[in-house]
Amino acid sequence: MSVEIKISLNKGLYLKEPQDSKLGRKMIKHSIMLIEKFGFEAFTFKKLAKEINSTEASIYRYFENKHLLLLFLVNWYWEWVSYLITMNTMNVIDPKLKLKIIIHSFVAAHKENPNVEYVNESKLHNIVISEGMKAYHTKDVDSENSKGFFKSYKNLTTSVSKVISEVNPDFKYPYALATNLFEMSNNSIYFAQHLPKLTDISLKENKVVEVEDMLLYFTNKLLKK
Amino acid sequence: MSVEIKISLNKGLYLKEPQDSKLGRKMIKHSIMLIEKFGFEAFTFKKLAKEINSTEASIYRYFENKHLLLLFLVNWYWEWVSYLITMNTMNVIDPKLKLKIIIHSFVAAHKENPNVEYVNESKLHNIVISEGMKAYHTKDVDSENSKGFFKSYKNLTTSVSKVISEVNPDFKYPYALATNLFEMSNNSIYFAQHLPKLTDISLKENKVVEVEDMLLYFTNKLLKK
DNA sequence: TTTTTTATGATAGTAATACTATTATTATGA
DNA sequence: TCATAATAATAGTATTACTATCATAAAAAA
Repeated sequence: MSVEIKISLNKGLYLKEPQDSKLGRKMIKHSIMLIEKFGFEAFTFKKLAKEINSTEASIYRYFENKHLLLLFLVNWYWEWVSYLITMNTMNVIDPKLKLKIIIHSFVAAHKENPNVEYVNESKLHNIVISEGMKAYHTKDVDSENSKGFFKSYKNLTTSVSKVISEVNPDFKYPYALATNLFEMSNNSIYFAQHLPKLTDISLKENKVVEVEDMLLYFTNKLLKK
Repeated sequence: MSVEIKISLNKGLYLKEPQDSKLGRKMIKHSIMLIEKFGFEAFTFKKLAKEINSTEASIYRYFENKHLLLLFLVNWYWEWVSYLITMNTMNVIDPKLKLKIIIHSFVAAHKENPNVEYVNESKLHNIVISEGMKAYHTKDVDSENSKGFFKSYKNLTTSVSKVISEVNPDFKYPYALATNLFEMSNNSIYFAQHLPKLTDISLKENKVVEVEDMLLYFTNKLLKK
């Protein structure tokens, strides 16, 4: 008995909606596992096919190529975080508190329910942290952007920027701050894990709490009137 | 008659120092041009070989693979920015002014002299903006980090963090801010060019000036006592 | 200057990747 | 049950990311 949520994404991201079939959901599930484990570069449709006892050809019927699959996953994550924020800030009036909840969602989204059977949110978050930016750092950004492939990210940061403006209507850079909160959140976790000299976060035991505190500190100071 | 600077990098980044031979310098020069033009994914040693009238085999004698070549270029950039900052902040006592110069170096490094014949700094900056993060978002980060392949980046951010601490010794996150200034600078330029909805920067005529103002605004507010 | 060493070029070859195409088989649902 | 759609099985191609070998040219040492 679980809450049923289906996240619907831009139709251009897939050839055939993977969430609507058993095989498609297996593709999502195991691509997340493989990409998280071996990294996006080492990930191939052949390996995924083997993992799910299917064939390359079948996967190509769902996704144009592995880049579009990554975009699909990352979009799913953006939509999911948006959904979480909407749920968790519902009925919350104080914009400062809303922002606090948003920041918590950025660093600890994977701890939240409800969870979808075919998506391991924690692993997906790791993918977003390690590989996420590759989704929009390609020579095709402009054409993909015009097809609306980054709509979910824009919606997410736009809604965050609105809360920022609620907290301080005079703040000149609500969009940049919103985007930066998301990026900095992911970067800080990544750096703490792999390049600790680039951050002040230790990330031993109390993991992401430090990142959360930092983002909160930054935000409060920046939005102070 | 130009100032001769040779940036020396971690020896593990190359098999044979490309800056020491005519052919090697051609590799640097034309890899920058090709990567900037077609993107890192589409870049191959075969194409580079054709471009410089050499062979794949010869390139492989200099660089282990294209990822290491990218790392070489990005390291070169980090070292070069460090060098610029050192030069431009020499004899500057006021830490706030130092930080201002640092921020200017981050957004407008490519406008600076002295320039090296085989490196188009402007194009290299574009590569760092568009592809830079791919240099440290791989499954090999940890092993590459242990070989010192990110030393230049760490040195750069460490020196910036010191200035930050000079401005405000009580600020708790000097490293994170230093790193974030660099990353945000590049991201903002990238977003303004490709995903303008993610930023407040317009980037029409007066280009990077807006980014510079924003980073300065953020920094001042964050470091205010 | 001749010899030796080193750098580069020319060429070939291999395993893996990123696909496309075709045909057979199995579900599903009208 | 028949038709339609989904998947599997298989094969094939161009490109990528290399490695290996040998010839030749250029630079350094003798």
